[in-house]
Amino acid sequence: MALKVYNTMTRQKEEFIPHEAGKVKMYVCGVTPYNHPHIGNARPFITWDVIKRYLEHCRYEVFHVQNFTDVDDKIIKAANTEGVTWDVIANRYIASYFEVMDKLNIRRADIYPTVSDHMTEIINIVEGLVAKGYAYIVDGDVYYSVEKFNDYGKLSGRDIEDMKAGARVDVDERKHHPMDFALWKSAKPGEPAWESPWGKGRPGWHIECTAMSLKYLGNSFDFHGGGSDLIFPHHENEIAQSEAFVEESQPFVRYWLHNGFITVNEEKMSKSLGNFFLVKDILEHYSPEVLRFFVLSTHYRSPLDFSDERLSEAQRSLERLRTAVENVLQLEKIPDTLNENKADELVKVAKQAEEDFCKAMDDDFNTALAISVMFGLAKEINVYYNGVIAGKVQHTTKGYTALRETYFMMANIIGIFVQEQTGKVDDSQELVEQLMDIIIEIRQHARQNKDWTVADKVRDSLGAVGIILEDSPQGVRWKKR
RNA sequence: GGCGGCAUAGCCAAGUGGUAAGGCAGAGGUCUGCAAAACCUUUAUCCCCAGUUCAAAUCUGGGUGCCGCCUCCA
Repeated sequence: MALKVYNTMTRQKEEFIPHEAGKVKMYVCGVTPYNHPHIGNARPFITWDVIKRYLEHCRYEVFHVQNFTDVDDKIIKAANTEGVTWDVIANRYIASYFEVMDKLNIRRADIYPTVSDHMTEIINIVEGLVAKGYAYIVDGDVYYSVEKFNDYGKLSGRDIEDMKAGARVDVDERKHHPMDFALWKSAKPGEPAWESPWGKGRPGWHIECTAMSLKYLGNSFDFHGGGSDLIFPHHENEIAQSEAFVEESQPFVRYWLHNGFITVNEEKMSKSLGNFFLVKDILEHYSPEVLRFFVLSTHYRSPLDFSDERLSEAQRSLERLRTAVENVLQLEKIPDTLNENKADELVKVAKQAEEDFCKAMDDDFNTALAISVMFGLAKEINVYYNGVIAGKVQHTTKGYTALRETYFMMANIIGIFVQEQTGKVDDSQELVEQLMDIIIEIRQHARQNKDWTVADKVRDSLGAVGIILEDSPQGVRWKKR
């Protein structure tokens, strides 16, 4: 079964064939660091993190580049408001970006290039575009001439003439065409500026991604991703710049992947609308795992409506999957009966689940379907666990190992249950666990004496602070709500 | 106005020709000191109309509603 991806360029699913066998080169549009990340920002990075994990599971060697647009109007504005330099703002929110994304278990890209570190490359490309006749200079500004690039509009399905008629922006009379865009902007007072052949200034919005992707990934690479609002004009312009500059027959990017938006009350969540939720605020109420799971429970191209109800639903769903993790870990302690038939049966179940999971992921990274396969395997694990505990089913190490490894393989691609697998806890967690052991032991004495009043009081009181006790023949389990 | 997308149970959500996955919530049951968890059972003909087909949630045409992009935006 081959991996298929939905390519925005062709508007259909295509079989994925890497530029270079066994390797995947991907560029994910990063953030402009002028505020803490909101959950709309988080969606593409969670999505691409899973894509990368899956590609690696499929034994691809992945090289992942993600930029920070650290020279930008919004950053300059924020800096002026606070009376600090632009780099203070950029560095602060880059740090915030990493803090939040690390919590969400998003693995780091191989490189995070910034605009400010790539002025030379950017200027070289702008110069090249001018020399090749794709760009023109007006009063220290450099504009890209969209009419010079034959394929302009191919990604977003737009026609230059239509856009001329429907242009909603105030038309700058100095531009040859209303859709021409700035490659280089001349410096205005109070703005950071860099030396260039056209005088002091700074890059336009789109050129940095061209410069940095070409530099790190070559003239034609596999994936370029980001939110669907970037299709036009950002990615359209990137194509125009890059393909005009490189002048090769092969495409700048082989597969364009765009994620849908997170909405609030069915409306797009965005900084400009002001209806956004910061990830760090959400994490005060829900674990990073829940947020991740919530995002992945819908296909990445579909819109995803955000609300407290949806999150708490995701939390309950995730608990169900977690119970299976606990059960499968319990099984490890049980003696092996060496029943070959049972072992073969379980191995078969695990194999089928793996196949189904990969089939779902192969279909344009259908995490929603893949997660449903996890639920199916969780049920198999629970049924097996219950049977073994009740003494009705033969336990086999070989069979249980297949279940466990398959389940954890899935969890690792989705990016959940890290702690359960490593067993790592920090000091405060360890203390809590020790305290819980003491409380549970005392309560068990009460239960043995059939002192239900005390036993129930302990359970109810713990419940009031969000700790749930579960009694079972194998002992007592507890978890945080 | 141009371009694109979506419409599946109370809610969320998979499903591109073969008779509707999964989760949450609800109901009944098993287990339990009681609970919880788990397990079992149970809850839909897929926005409307017309067409193609032996067969359509899935294809075509028409409608209705919603959303996104076209301006900074993940």
